[in-house]
Formats: sequence, C-alpha cells, structure tokens
Amino acid sequence: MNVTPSPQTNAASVSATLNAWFTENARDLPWRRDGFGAWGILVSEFMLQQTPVNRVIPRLEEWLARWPTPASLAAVPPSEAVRAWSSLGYPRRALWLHAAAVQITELHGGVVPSDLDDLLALTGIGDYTARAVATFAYGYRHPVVDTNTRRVIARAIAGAGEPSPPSRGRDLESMGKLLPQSAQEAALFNAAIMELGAVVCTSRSPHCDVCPIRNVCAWRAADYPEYTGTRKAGQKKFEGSDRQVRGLIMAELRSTHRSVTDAELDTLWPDSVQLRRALASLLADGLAMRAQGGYTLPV
DNA sequence: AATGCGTGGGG
DNA sequence: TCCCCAAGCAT
Repeated sequence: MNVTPSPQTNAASVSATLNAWFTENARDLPWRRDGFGAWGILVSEFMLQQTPVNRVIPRLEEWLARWPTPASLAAVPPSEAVRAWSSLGYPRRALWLHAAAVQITELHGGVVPSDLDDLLALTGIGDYTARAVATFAYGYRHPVVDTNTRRVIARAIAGAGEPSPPSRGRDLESMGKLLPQSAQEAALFNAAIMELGAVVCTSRSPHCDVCPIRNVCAWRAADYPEYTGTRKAGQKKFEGSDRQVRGLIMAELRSTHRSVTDAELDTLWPDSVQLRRALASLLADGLAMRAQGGYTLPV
C-alpha cells in the first residue's frame, strides 16, 4: 500500500525533522539562553536586522549590561544609544530602539508588549520583529518569516533556487502551512527553519550534503534548477555613495563628546556638496543636530 | 512598491 | 578585485 505523501504529511515531516535537528544542532547564542528575557530578545532583533550574528553578540552584551531594562535606556539621551550602537551599521536602528524603549516605558509600564499590534506600533518594529518577539519571548504561535525562512521554503517546498520577492500574505501563508499545532513546537520550528537557512541552506553555497531534510527537498528532487524569476534590485555601489559619507560623518560624531565643526567635517570627504547633502540627511533623520557652532549626536 | 539606509566578511 | 550578502524597516 503505497501512500502518496499529502502536503500535510510532508509539512509534518519537515517540521518534525527540523525540530529534531535543531534540538541537537542549535548554536549557543545569547538570546537562546533560558531567561534571556523579552527586552534582551527585542534588542537582539533590532541589532540582527541586516547585521550578522557574530558582529551583534559583543554589542548586545555591552548594551544589556548597561541598559538591562527599557526604562534604563529610555532614561538616557538618544546620543548614548547611537554611540553604543558603535559600528553595527544602519544607526537609525539605534534611534528607533531608543524611541521604542521610551514608548514601552510610557505606554506599557516598562514591560515589552506581547501583542502583535502593540509591538507593530513601536518605532522600528515591523512584521518580522513583532512576530519574532511575540514568538521567541512569549511563546505565541505566530509564523515568523525572515530571509532565511523564505529561502528554505523556496527550495525545500517550492523547488526553486531562490525565493521570489517578498510578499507578506503569501509568505505568512506558506509558513503557516508548515507550522506545528502546538505553540511550543511552533516556536521551536520558527527558530529551526531560520537556523537551517543561516548555517546549512545558505544563499551562496548551501551545504546540501549535511542537510537534515535533503531527502524531502523539492529543489534537490528537481536537480537544483537555477532561479529564473525576477531578482530584487541589487545594492548600489557603496564606494563614493552618500551612504559612505553618512557613515564617515557618524563615525566622527561618535568619536567625541564635543561638537564637531564644519571645518573638521570638510576633512572627511573631498566633495563638499556631497558632504553637505549627507549631513542634511543625517539632520533630517535625527542622527545629528546643530550645537555650539558645529554638530553633535542627538541629545 | 521601489528605494535608501552601514559595515564588514566571504566566494 | 569585485560583487553579494547579512534575523528589515520606513517612506
């Protein structure tokens, strides 16, 4: 009696196999420690938005030692948050995390909310981060979809080499179909599929030889067809970009507690028009402010 | 919805 | 070397 696997049994197989694999092979990361807490998880998720794990860990531990609660961060000026962010990149995230800490303190009694809509209302929290916090900090049964999850589903389930461009509804639906019924198993699976994408089913050179779901992988079954769909637009060149100049200015502002003069800024970049443009955008973002004949981080 | 937003490591 | 990518978000 041969049984053709139904989508349900295939989904159950993938989630059970990945959860078993994850239980044995999960990396020992700070935010996975028992009792790490919702605030620590929230901070880690902010830092992990587009920044690799290994670069996040030291900054995260410093951050939580200094600001163990949302209220403690809310009590200092945003300049301190931006400075402690150091060179993690995308410093707007530091500003947004500080703003979220203020909101949590003023609107939620200093307790990181667990409700999806409450989380989404916080500055700097979008669909991924809201779901990650509700799931990993509070154990709710929500689908959590990040870039790793999207890639694993594209390959193992859809048989494509790469995911299509993100589509919120479709992404949540496809992850929802794989999600185990129990909230505890669901939370584990959300982390497990992300982990697989991060360490095995990687974007560039996937390690299919050690993949725990290689036997049910649709991409492998189809003999690894190349991706044919539309790609997301590539990043613009960084060298010579406004982003590079913004980065130089921010590094200068972080390096001192006194105000940085126009003359000092002019030494950072040869094109003064571009430098002014970058500076104006930082002022507009609230990452810099005028002070005492120069510029400082936002107090 | 397409674009802008840092930084650094790896193929 | 250069190009791609990394637990996204806001506009």
